[in-house]
Formats: sequence, structure tokens, C-alpha cells
Amino acid sequence: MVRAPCCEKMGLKKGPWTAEEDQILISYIQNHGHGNWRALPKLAGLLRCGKSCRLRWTNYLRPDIKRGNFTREEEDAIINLHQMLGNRWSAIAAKLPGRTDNEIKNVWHTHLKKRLTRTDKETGQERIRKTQIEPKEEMPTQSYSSTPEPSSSSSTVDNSQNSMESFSHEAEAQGIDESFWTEVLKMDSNDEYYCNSSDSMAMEGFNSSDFSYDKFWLSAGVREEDDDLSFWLRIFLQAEEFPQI
DNA sequence: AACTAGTTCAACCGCGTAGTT
DNA sequence: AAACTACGCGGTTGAACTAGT
Repeated sequence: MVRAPCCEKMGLKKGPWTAEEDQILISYIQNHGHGNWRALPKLAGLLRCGKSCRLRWTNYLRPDIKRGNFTREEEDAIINLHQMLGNRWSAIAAKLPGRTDNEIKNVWHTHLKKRLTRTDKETGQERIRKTQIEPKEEMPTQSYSSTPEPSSSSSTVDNSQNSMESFSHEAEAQGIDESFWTEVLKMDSNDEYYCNSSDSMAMEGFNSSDFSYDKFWLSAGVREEDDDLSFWLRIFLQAEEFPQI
């Protein structure tokens, strides 16, 4: 398949965006929307390629982006989601309103991976000590991670990992196997449908103007009092009931 | 104060894929 | 069915910043 060159090179600017460029992009999208990213820079009068505009908008300028440090809850959520979904940053971002895939990817590589490695070392020692004291047969843990990073996904033993381990057993007990993931991943690819389509919002009793993630989660049966474990289990169970589109 | 090493994060690149002609 | 276009995603890069010596 022949691929169109991304930036038509000649005359197109690269590198950091200036405040003026940001302003042009924002006001253009506010007035006209972004129907066609490729045509947008020309129409808006920007010397950038469409890809660059889209990236700038989705990662930085979008009004619904939450700036600032990640909370501990967000970080834990990322860790849990990463264990379930691997490096599918956009899928992870879809579960964290206001955060972009790029941002999450950066946080993962700069903070969370290190944090996991640290706790891994600590708890690894702990585990060795434990098995020496009580050499009982260990329950085999079923790994659902699709991540190609065995170091972070297979050996982490912090709290979230413990949650995930027991969660795996519960999931197993519920009769959830690999085929479940096929469904979850299918669902993920429909995230846009759930989150962006005004038609579907209307169908579900939402309209896009008053859409909120709280309502969305609520409609999915997620409760505020859920702890990590029951939260994910609920998501699992609800996923099976989601309509296939 | 000057230099170096390490860290962070915005932006780029290339690929896969869905949609269109 | 094949060719093409456009978009979105994940991996990577490099400039800016910070901390340590």
C-alpha cells in the first residue's frame, strides 16, 4: 500500500508550537471544528501538517484536558489498566478523563515503571522470605497482560498486583478466559462510539452536552464505593453485557 | 559559577487500518 | 479487488530543565 508522505516537507514548520500558532488553531477549531485534519492547516493558515495540528490539539489544546500532576488514584489506575491492557495507551487514556495517551505514556515511562521496579525489588525480597518460612504451593497466577514487557508485567508484587492476582482468580472462577479479552478489546475500539457519538448518547439517554464520565461509569454499574478489586471485577462483568455494535 | 548527568515531556516518525474511490 | 487517503496509535527523539559535583 502506498503511503502518502506525512508532512509535505517544503515550507512546513516543525518543532515546538508558538503561542500564536496555538491561538490560530484554537480559534479555527472553535469556529469550524476539525472535519479534515489534512486540510485544516491550509484553511486555518498554519504552516504545519495536519498530523502536527491534530497532535497539538489532542495532546495539549483541547479544552477538556486536565493539566497538572497525576493523583495517586490516577497512577494506580494506570498501573492496573496497564496490567490489563498492556501498552495500549489510548485505551488506558479512554478510562482516565482529561488525560491523553501521550501524557499517560510519559508518566508510565518516567514514574510508574520505576515505582514498580522499586516495589518489585522490595516485595520480591519479601516474597523470598515468605516462601522460605511457609513453602506452601503457590496458586498459579493467570496472566492476562498483552504487554511485551515481561519485567514490569510479570513480576510486580505491590498492592495493585496483589489485587490483580486475586482478581485473576475471581475472574477465573467467573469463567472468564482469553476470549473475554477479545471482547474487551473489541469494546475498546468502540470507545469512541460510546464517548463521542451524539446518536449513541441519545440512545442511552445522554446528550453530548451534558455527558459526564461519572454518569457513564454509573450507567455501567460502577459504584463510588468500589475498591480496586471490585471496581475491576464489576467492569469485567458489565463488559459481558455490553451490546456489540 | 561551570560543567555533567539525569529526567521530563512535547513533538515527530512510521506503521496499521478503516474508509473511500 | 485494488489503489489510495486519512486518521489514530505506539515508539522514539531531542530540547529544556533540574540536580549533583
